[in-house]
Amino acid sequence: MEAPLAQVTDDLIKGRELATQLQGLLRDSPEAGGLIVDQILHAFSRAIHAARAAAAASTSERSSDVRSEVTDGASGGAKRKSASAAGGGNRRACRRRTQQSSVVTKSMESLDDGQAWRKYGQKEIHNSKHSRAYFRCTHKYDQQCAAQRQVQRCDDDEGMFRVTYIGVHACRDPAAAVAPHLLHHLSGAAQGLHAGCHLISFAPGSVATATHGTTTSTAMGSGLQGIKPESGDQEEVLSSRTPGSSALHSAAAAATAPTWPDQGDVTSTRQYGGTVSFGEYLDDYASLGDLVSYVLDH
DNA sequence: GAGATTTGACCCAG
DNA sequence: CTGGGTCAAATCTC
Repeated sequence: MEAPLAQVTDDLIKGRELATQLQGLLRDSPEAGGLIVDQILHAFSRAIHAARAAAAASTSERSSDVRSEVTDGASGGAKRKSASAAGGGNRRACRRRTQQSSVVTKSMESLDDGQAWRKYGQKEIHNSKHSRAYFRCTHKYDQQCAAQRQVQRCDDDEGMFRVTYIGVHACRDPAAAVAPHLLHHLSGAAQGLHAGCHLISFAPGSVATATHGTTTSTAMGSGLQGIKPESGDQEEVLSSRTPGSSALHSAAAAATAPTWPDQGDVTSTRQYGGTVSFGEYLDDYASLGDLVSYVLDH
């Protein structure tokens, strides 16, 4: 496990350096940036690979709590058992806890992560002052998107929310997929968009509205393709957001529900435009920097 | 009327 | 048995 970790560290450091270079390069010569991008993707892809190896090797490793903690589903907050429970009959459509492919817990001030969520439950939590709200991706059914998130207000810091992202977005709605696509791009693209990449949907917690006109369909495209194509593959890059429906609709809800932000955020407004400029892309690499720093520090 | 939210009940895992 | 995750009917909003 040391070798993989060393590998991770090396690659992440390298990635960070390259990203820095790229940032400078892009100001002057966008073409040269392409090469650096390849190297970055390669470095990150190797790092991710190594990280998985390390994670598989070591079961216990969790810092008390930094800004965000990343777990590898297998050990993450999931309680699971043999799940032979199905034998119990067909009660209510086999109510089993979702198997978590990836789990990320973040502390955020804003619940708006630019993705479309639908609330499906809320629970009082033992030993917690605040209840926990459960969200699933709006496209859970129409696009078999398994992404979920849980939101709970921090007990100690009322202004903060503890947001747990479970699973990754498989949907291809730009509104819901942009954030994850950043990471998908990082590793998915780098790894040839191969399956199984349990990438964490790193919703940029603090992203300001990122809408631009600059069309980099390359970046966008690879990102979207990185998202596992489920059913109905290559239709147009859909816009399941029919005007006036869900997103906008809930945006209004968000505005009019001052109580517990959750209610308003049930399906959060989308903040990303249909296209993202490369510069903005870089900004999100910066949030990846958090992860990099975190890994490097441990 | 469609889609989202609320909320009590159900079910599973520890 | 209990706590927590999910379901689904009722309700709400646009």
